[in-house]
Amino acid sequence: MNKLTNSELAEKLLSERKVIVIGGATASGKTGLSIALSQELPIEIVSADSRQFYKYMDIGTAKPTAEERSIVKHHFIDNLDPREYFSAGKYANEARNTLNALFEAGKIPLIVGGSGLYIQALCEGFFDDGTDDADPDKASELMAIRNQIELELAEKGIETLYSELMAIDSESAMLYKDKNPRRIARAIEYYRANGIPISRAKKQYKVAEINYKPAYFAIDWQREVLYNRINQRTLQMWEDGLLAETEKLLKMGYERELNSLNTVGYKEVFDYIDGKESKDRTIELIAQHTRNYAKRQITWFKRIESLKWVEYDVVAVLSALSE
RNA sequence: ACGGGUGUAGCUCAAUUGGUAGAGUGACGGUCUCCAAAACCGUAGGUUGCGGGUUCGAUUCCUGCCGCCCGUG
Repeated sequence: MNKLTNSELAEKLLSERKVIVIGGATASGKTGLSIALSQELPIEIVSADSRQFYKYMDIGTAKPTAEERSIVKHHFIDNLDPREYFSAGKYANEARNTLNALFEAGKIPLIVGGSGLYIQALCEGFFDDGTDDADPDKASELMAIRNQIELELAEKGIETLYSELMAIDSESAMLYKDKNPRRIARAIEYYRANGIPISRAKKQYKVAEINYKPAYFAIDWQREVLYNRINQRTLQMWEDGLLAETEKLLKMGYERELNSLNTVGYKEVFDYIDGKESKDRTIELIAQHTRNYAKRQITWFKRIESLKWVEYDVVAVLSALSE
């Protein structure tokens, strides 16, 4: 096989409008690998991590350090206030502009993150029904509907909501046989906001045009090794001041109920602050919940056909890209 | 050492008057097109500490041993 030089490879990737994606489990070394890659190719990093968007949440989300961020330009880190509403769709719309700008500047976008849905939204696209999610009026209307449904759920229970969904959108109802309240609420919410079943919208509307091609990678570890890394990192987080960071967030007035703070690490520390759990137990729980999360991430990425599981090794990624 | 208690799934516990064991949690697997580090669903784990006895049948009753806990020495 004839290997390409890095500059040849870069040229090829740019002309093909390839975006490199590094997904996979938390603590698998995505940050390290992406920075190593940036030493080889003209890259800028586009984060796809639904919690690293938020300011002030540094230790708990294992954000790249300031030093790491000074090596390569990172997008979509610290771009949100913890109170701001965000979603996979909004992310995709915004990040898409970033990708285009990067290509124009001759940079290869490197998407790095563990939020599978966000990566999917960006790289595969959601159906586009034409609503402008940047419109604040639309947003507050949606929130009102969502709150209303949440209320109904609390009062009437999931069975009632499920029957309602069955009546307005049986196709979605069949899809959510597990009666996941979130999914059911979302389907009902879509119907109330737009007047058509979401299952129909999915078919009726095309995805926004995507003029780039993802090359998916994820870092593969034996489960036991990954779990050790997670346990280790959890310990490190605590030593690095996770408690102080959490207290600071509360002092700044951010409520625990915020979606941004419904996050492994912070949740458990809240209980510690309340005296519900000991320090050791808190660390144990964070590690455990992180392991559970990692498992869900792996499940998600497994279903991406074209994804290559690679070792923590830049050369492996480069040679895979050269093919 | 003596008295009392206890020993059931990896962990915490449950099992009506004796009818060959359940739940939570964890583990494992999965779902999910816009709250996704979220929210859900499923599966597998137990010769009920060990031995003996009573009984058609014992986690449940009797007994010996072992371990643990509490109290008294």
